Amino acid sequence: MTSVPQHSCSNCSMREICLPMGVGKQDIDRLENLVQNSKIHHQNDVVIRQDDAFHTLYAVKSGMYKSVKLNSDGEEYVVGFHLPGEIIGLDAIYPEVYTSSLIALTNSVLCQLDYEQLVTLSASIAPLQHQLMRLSSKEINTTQAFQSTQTAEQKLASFIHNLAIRNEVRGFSATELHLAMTRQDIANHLGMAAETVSRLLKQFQGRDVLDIKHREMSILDPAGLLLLTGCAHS
Amino acid sequence: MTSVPQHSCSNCSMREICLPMGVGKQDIDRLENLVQNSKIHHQNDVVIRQDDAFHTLYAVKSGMYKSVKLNSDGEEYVVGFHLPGEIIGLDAIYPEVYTSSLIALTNSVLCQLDYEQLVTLSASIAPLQHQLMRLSSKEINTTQAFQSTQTAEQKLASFIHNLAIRNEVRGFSATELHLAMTRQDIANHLGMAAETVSRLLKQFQGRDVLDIKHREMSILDPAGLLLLTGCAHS
DNA sequence: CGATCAATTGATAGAGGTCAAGACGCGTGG
DNA sequence: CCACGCGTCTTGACCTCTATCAATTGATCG
Repeated sequence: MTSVPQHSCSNCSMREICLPMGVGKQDIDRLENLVQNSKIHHQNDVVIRQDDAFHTLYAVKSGMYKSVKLNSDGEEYVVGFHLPGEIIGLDAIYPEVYTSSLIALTNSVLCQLDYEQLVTLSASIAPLQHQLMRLSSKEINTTQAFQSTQTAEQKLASFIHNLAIRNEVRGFSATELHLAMTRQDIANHLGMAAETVSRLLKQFQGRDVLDIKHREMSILDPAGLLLLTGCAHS
Repeated sequence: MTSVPQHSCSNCSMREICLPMGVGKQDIDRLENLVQNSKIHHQNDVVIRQDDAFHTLYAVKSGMYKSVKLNSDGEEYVVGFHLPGEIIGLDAIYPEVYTSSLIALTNSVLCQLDYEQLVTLSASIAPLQHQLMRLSSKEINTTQAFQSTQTAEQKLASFIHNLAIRNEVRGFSATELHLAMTRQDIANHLGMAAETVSRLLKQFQGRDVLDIKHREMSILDPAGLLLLTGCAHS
């Protein structure tokens, strides 16, 4: 893990979906001053440890991270995966400790923001305050989106579709995905066995919905994939 | 559904867990002015319709509500249940429409807050701003708490335990619960069949963990219930 | 006091978990 | 450049949990 000089929000390709969204030119430098040195991580680096005191929010600049929660039995649960432009740590505000550990899935970069400073600043920059609330709200939605009596097939299809959409929003391909996580991570996240993920992916290939080689996925039939999800997602 | 004169936050028994938490005496009347007429609902009243434009947040004053999401196939999913002091609608900020319908499970009362006014006010009352973020953060936690490979038994035990804790925090009994919702609602919320809920409740009774008559539940062995959850919850 | 909805109980079947073995890919070092 | 070893992924066989279907009982309300 290495610290590098401050990056600027104004030059960041994620500024339109990240915290600066809606913040005017005259205010964006006040936000930039708040962004501390970015940190470069390598695969499997542990960035946040669960139960550590919360002081800073993180924004993904590049790469991919996963959040992992350990329960009292030592079993772990993969809460989710984080793409560029996403804010990490909003769930830690209430308990004042991080509720999960954060691990880099590939070479990645994070921006750091002191939470107290950010809240203080947002009181005088209305668009920043709104964006903070919007991002929190979005987080509530994404976490409550799944659940219900879905089959394993629907869950996995929804997961892939969701990844594709998030990729597209970020200006990446909506059909060519690199899976930085293991099958086991996906399975755990969706609450199923890794074997089931493997079998279903093979099945999706057989129906020409997608093509997978190792960690590289091509979505051949986006409409077919949407059908497999069982319902339209946002 | 009836409108009644404004209720005051300062006299409300939920002020220490609801929005006013931490707000000083001199500021609390500014918050009260923002609270519009409370609304009284009866069982099965539909308060919010999914996809309606979002403008106001709600706070439960008394009773119980459920949030229900309809997907494109017409299947419904019970997102959650709302107790006094809880804020409803935070998930609607980002999409700017309500993402689920809100239905009263019993005779209940709601406070209404205009979201734009609340945000504006919070910019000049730091404790209010903090509480808004805290409540959003809490919501993220509760929605992401479940999931993972839990058995039906663990899920149901966790649900009951969670209800008991929330009851206790509100100054109600931690062992005597009134279930305002149907078994089907519980089952749907937990992603299982109503028959499974029925069978498990009977099983919990057989092990003397709890006692149920109709909708009235007594938790006889809180420690035993916690064991059934499979892990310690907050 | 029937009518209706909620809850229980039993029987059956299937989705998916678990266990076990093997294949594949990748990095390391000889 | 190839061989080895480790971790990931795949594939198969089996079995369990829980959904589903169906029938009955119980509660609530006009």
